[in-house]
Amino acid sequence: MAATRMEPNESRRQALLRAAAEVFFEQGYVATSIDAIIERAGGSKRNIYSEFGNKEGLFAAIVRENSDSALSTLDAGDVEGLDLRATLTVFGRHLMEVYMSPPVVGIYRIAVTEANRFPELVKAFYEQGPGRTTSRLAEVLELARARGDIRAGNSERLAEHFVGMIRDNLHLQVVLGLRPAPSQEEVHEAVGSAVEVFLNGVATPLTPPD
Amino acid sequence: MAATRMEPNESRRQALLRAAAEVFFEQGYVATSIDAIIERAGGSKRNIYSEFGNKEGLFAAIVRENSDSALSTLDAGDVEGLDLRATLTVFGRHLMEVYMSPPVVGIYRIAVTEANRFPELVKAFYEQGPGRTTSRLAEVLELARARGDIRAGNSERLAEHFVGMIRDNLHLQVVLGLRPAPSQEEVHEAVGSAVEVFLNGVATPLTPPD
DNA sequence: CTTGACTGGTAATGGTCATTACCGTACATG
DNA sequence: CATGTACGGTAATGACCATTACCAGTCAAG
Repeated sequence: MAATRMEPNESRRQALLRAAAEVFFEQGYVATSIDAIIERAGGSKRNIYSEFGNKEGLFAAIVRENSDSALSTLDAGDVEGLDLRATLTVFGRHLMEVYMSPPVVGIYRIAVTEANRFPELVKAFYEQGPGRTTSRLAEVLELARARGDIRAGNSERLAEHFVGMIRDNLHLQVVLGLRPAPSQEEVHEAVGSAVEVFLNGVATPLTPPD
Repeated sequence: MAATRMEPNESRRQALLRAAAEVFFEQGYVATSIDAIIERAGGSKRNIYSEFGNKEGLFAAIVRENSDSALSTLDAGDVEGLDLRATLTVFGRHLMEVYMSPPVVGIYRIAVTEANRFPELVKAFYEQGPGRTTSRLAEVLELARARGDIRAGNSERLAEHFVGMIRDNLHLQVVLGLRPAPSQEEVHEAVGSAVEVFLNGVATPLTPPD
């Protein structure tokens, strides 16, 4: 029915990972059956067991892959030479789009659920994803502070505030399946508003403190 | 072993709900077995089936109970007569403490996971919890705007920004089991910083816009 | 004491699932 | 053409689980 033979294994592996990710993200770890994955990927269960060992190994491969591919930080080059407002806007839009994308929503859901079952994986997800992103933003804010664009403060904490505004109720609603991912216009609106509040919030005061 | 007889049923019902909530929140819906619940609650499976019908009914009862008891909004009286800074501080601390509390973390986890399986329940959770809280804050901001304390803007969206800052990476880390709930001091620090940024962010400008 | 509503304990039923085992086939190289 | 390797399909094995059934004790009213 499907292609009868493929390259040694890399593309089959990818097909398995893609199909498995879909099912895991939809149903959760426990409710996902190997049969359901095979139904989507084609082939036979032996593929999964010879490539990933068992269900847990397959799951781990998915989490690792999606953690760093989808949640990677913005490249330094992307914000090179931009002022703080533009940097935050680019950063915020990118972040919101990533957080709302189906694979990241899927990973996010399953990380929250399986925190007890797979603590190591969840730690890796956080550090490579949200943690790294926030640190990256903190560096940007640190530079801005050094230039005098914003007033002194704990850059790490300020970065968390900004990231929190990006991952607000809109994100929660998407994660809960209560509404679809926002359009590009909605993203621009929400991020614009957040940038505005944040910039004013951290700006150097017009009047010196008493 | 346990008490041999109790009042008609109310306290037994509560005991079942409490034990079931623990297991559901730890293991997730699918992985929770009725036997595991009975092991914690004592008694026999017949109790559960005669009181809640089936596993789904028990789960629904838990979600409903915890959605409105734990995530209820702040009473209007609690912020009566306070200025905006104090109001936001009280509001923010209360919100963060609630969001970090074990039952709400549990409900949050399971809502995220079971969004596909129980859409109605999840909708009710959101509306009674985060949704209502945010609307309540939006009303507060609307009043402040009318008094000229803050500049014009979409109050609903501003409220989302604030709530987002309260539910930032700290919350995510707790939900993911990567760190324990923050101490009261940590809550005060984080909320204080968020209030500061937010207040400056939405303040009426010292210089009129050009 | 008798009866009945309720409860605990335990087993039966029917279903699902992870994991492994088998069987036959297609392909690639010799 | 011969043969080994990897594959698809399907079934076997052993475990777990929701739900129901069955049995026996306990309490309270008559």
